[in-house]
Amino acid sequence: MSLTIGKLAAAGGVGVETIRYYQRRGLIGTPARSGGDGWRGGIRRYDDNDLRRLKFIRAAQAAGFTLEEISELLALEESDDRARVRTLARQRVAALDEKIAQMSEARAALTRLADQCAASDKGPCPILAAFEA
Amino acid sequence: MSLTIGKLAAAGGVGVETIRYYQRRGLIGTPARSGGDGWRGGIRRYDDNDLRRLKFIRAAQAAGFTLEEISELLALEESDDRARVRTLARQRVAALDEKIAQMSEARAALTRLADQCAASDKGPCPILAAFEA
DNA sequence: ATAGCGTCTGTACCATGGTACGGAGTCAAG
DNA sequence: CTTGACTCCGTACCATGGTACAGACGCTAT
Repeated sequence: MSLTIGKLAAAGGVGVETIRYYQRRGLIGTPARSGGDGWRGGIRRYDDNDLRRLKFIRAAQAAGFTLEEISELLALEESDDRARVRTLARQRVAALDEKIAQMSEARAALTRLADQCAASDKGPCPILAAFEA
Repeated sequence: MSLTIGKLAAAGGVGVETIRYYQRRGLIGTPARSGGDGWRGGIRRYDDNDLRRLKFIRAAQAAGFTLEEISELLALEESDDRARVRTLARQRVAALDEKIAQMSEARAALTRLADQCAASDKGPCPILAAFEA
């Protein structure tokens, strides 16, 4: 099975330019150009493994990994270093926890202020007032 | 009370370049340069109100607002449109809810996978395997 | 009055994750 | 064998929130 970059992109649900970007980042390889004869032209052909990597990237992104981390995960795929993978996963969980906590705090404060603000139109807006402190 | 940009930045806990950036974004005004005589040189002087705005920006940022939104909030401060402020706050709460939900989902999935991965070294790493699906 | 720190302005650069475009080449169908 | 869609490559640009730097000038203390 062989795909052009356009088919690969469509199959992975991304744009062509995104594939090229991942190639620049080293997440996906750049197959040799070949159009049949020995000249230097031709179109690059992608295979199932490229599609697999592409889907891997999207799945890992959905789990909150950065492209930098995904790059390492893809390398680890080849090397069976499960401990390292677990470490990356735990680190990501810790980072997520921190961001979730921050956002929850902000959410609670904002909700409270919006309720207060809605409760009465007397005096200054409590939301704006809160940012003055 | 009058502050140089450096003092203002220090008082607000940000860098001088950040102040200039906020000025470019229109979040903080740019006072006239004046050094005493009528010539066209001199140093810009900031006051309490600039410091107040700066602190407002940092507080609103902590509540998850973007600089774009903060720009609007600062304008609303002058206009007493509490309904609009509440709308912005509720929108931000909704956006936070969505991000928190996404991240919690990712967190749960990753935690489960990491636990599974730690439980047994047999077979392929469940974390990596999850991204293959 | 001169050293030296701070400020002013414009511009470029950083990370992150892409998106867009021009000009040339390639490939398949009619 | 030409047209039209697609690809290749380099480079520039987008948003977001800053950060850095050069060269000129301002201000203050000695």
